[in-house]
Amino acid sequence: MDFLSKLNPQQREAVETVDGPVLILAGAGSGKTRVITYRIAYLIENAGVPADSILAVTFTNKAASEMAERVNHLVGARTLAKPAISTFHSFCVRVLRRDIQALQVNGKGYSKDFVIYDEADQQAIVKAALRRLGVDDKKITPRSILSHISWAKNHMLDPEDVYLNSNDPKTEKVAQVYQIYRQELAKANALDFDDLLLETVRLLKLSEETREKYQRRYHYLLVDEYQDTNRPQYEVMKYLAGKRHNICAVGDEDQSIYSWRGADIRNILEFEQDFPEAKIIRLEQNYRSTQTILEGASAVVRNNLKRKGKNLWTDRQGGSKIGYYEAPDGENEALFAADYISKFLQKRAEEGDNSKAAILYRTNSQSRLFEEALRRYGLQYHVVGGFSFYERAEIKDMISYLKLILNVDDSIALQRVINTPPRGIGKTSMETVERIALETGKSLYGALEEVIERQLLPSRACLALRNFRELIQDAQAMAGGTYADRLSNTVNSAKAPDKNLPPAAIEIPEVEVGDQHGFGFEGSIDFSPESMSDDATDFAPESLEEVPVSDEPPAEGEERVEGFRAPGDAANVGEIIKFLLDRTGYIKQLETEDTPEALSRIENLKELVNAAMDSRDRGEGLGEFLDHAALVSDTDQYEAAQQITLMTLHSAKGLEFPLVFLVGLEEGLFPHSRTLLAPDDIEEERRLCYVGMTRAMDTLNISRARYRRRWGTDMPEPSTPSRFLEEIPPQLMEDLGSPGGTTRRERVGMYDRGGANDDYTSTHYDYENEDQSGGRAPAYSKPKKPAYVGSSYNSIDNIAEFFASRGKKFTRPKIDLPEQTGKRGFHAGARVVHPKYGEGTVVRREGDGDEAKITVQFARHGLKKLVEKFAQLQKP
DNA sequence: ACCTCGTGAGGTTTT
DNA sequence: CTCACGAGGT
Repeated sequence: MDFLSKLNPQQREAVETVDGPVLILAGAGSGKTRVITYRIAYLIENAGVPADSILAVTFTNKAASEMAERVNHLVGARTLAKPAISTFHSFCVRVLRRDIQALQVNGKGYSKDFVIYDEADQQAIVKAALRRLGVDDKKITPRSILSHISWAKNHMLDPEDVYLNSNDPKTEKVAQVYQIYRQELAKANALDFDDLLLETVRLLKLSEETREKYQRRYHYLLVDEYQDTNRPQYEVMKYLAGKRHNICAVGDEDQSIYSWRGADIRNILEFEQDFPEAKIIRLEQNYRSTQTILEGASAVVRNNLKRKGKNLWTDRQGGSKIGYYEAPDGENEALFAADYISKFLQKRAEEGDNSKAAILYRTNSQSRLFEEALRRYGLQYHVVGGFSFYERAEIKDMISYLKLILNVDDSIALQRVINTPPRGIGKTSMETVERIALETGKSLYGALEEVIERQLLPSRACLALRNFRELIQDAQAMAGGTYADRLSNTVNSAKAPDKNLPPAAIEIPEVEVGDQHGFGFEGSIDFSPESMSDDATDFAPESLEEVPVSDEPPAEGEERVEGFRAPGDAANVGEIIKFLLDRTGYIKQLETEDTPEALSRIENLKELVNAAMDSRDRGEGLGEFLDHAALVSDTDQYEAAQQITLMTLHSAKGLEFPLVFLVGLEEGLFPHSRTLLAPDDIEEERRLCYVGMTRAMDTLNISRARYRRRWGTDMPEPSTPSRFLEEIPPQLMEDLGSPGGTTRRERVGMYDRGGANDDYTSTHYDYENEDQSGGRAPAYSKPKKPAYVGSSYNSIDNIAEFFASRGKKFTRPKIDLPEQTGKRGFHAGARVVHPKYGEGTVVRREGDGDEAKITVQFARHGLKKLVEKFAQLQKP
């Protein structure tokens, strides 16, 4: 087979060792992914292994889909069956969706249509539990409880175990909360992320039949990022490996960065114990980085005591030195990176190279400064992580509706949507429902029905509850294809018969392994704005006060009104979402708001419908759509096509970039303050540093801010250089210049002009005023004022370059900068229009730039003080 | 019941 | 600075 020639001897051995356990210790950049994909291809092509008896697990959907793509490329169309390439979590979900009922005892226990609870759901449960126990959540944070619970779970401890082993009141409380937590999840037929793995382990352990089924199915197993697997993941693989032991694990001890999530380094050690015949293969040639970078990274990680050690080498001799920049503050650090990247990419582009760069930081909150700086340079960038699509409120709302439709017992989902948008079910009503739920042991939905039956609330409130139930039942009927029946049968029926309907759309189709696509929205931008709003508003307008089903859809419904289909046809998820958006008045409410914020929410909801349609096209049902939504991760957002990517060091694992900026190397930030006391934690931070450094192919720059502000308005605090900086041999480093003596005033004036906005002409001046009047120049700007320092970043040369380079290739604003021109800069006397308050006259203006506040006399609403940046003021 | 505003507290990393 | 929560007003 020709592709074997592209491998070095060790890689080749790793690919060709087909049978028996193999542990591949793969250093950074040693061609790990190549080995895995080639190995899969080799199994299929050369070893005659049926493709669908291969299971490969990775950590992110992105990695899985990339791997699948590459395998597909190698094996091509020669095989119809596909190997199963999946994340641990999605694999487990598939197993559970199929076989979880095998864990039921006397018909009690989880059923196939369980829902997945994310972190926010978990927190909600814990908060409710704390309230119930009368604990003030000031003393014990839900977060810490959750991590404790997670820890206990991953060590296979029950609430009872925790309670019995507890020595302090806090742990006792944890045990109590854990107990309630588990009950609530069971009641809701919900599993959290840990449960997905743990229940799978339990299933494989307890049900011989199930275990053997999967052992028959998968004969060859591969585990990527093995150093980051936790105990349950390890057990899953061990059970699947069965007696055959055809398991291949690939990992790198130096890149183990998830111990806080339960990753257990023992997995690597015990691999040799559990599989004594294991073959160990080391991949030590690095194909990614220059020697300088590799040496620097190795020097850092060498300070770790707990490691076996290895010798990575590269034949990319030399290379430019590791750049170091010490910025006066965080803003400057960011501007330096932006400036450097701008020039770097420009230079590469002139050489005909479409190069890429990454800014890597320890915490997500660091991204902001870099985003601002890159915007000023008109550079397009992409941020991975932070707020994901599925964490937006409007998306979570719709998802919660869908979860409720699939599983009415999902009380967290119910709580979220029962009054969103407001439909007259307030706090007092819900208190009654919750009380009933507690008394009867039912879920909130069950209690809600009870309240309706027994008329436990004033008739008005009962009606509101009934309308809500109708809504859910109608949507269920749509999903199940029984909506038409409902129309004819249940118009006047108080108790709808179909609350536990087994709708066709909810039935989970055959597990379809191998279809691991990321949840991409990028491919679905062709959703025209009209089509959505038209469809949404095409539904007959229904008041919440009316019995909803009294509005019959037109007979030729499915033609004109998407969402109503022929009787018996189940609606797809997109149609259900549209139905919900309209019927709940969700869209209408946003339209009424008519703020840019609301508009973007509507856009997001359209994207959700798109996603649902894509999902339908993949042949998925409601359950699978929700699984996807629950299991997409931040790192899945990474788009290799982007020129500039910002992300955390954790997210960067597995990626590579010609230029890497490793920023914020300050004690307390990186290494993070939470790790400073425990040596083990520091070692993990060091590995993180190693991971970050080894992402760089050609150029690695490291920076630090001498003063950094912790939050907002506080005075910037001096920082201590990260210990990792001192661990890099000085001869490998080069100072990129530190503008030590520059004052804040100069920098601000200098860069603000980059704002490219005529209204900014006054900015510089105003900042000077501020400095003079306030007299509180930041502590670090000791005015020792050398106007410019040789080749430093703030030198005149660079300023000239900075302006000269503007307007060229990489400085054109490809990104949508907030439209500022013409809207901003209202002065006293100017007439303005506010989206909410209407017309008014500016009375006064304070401050400038982003911080400008203006006072406006509105005709109808009187005097208002507004932050100009956010006020959305327009000229009349 | 719901909205708005003020206060206080708070920041790792994420499947 | 940004979220969550409680007090007040409509």
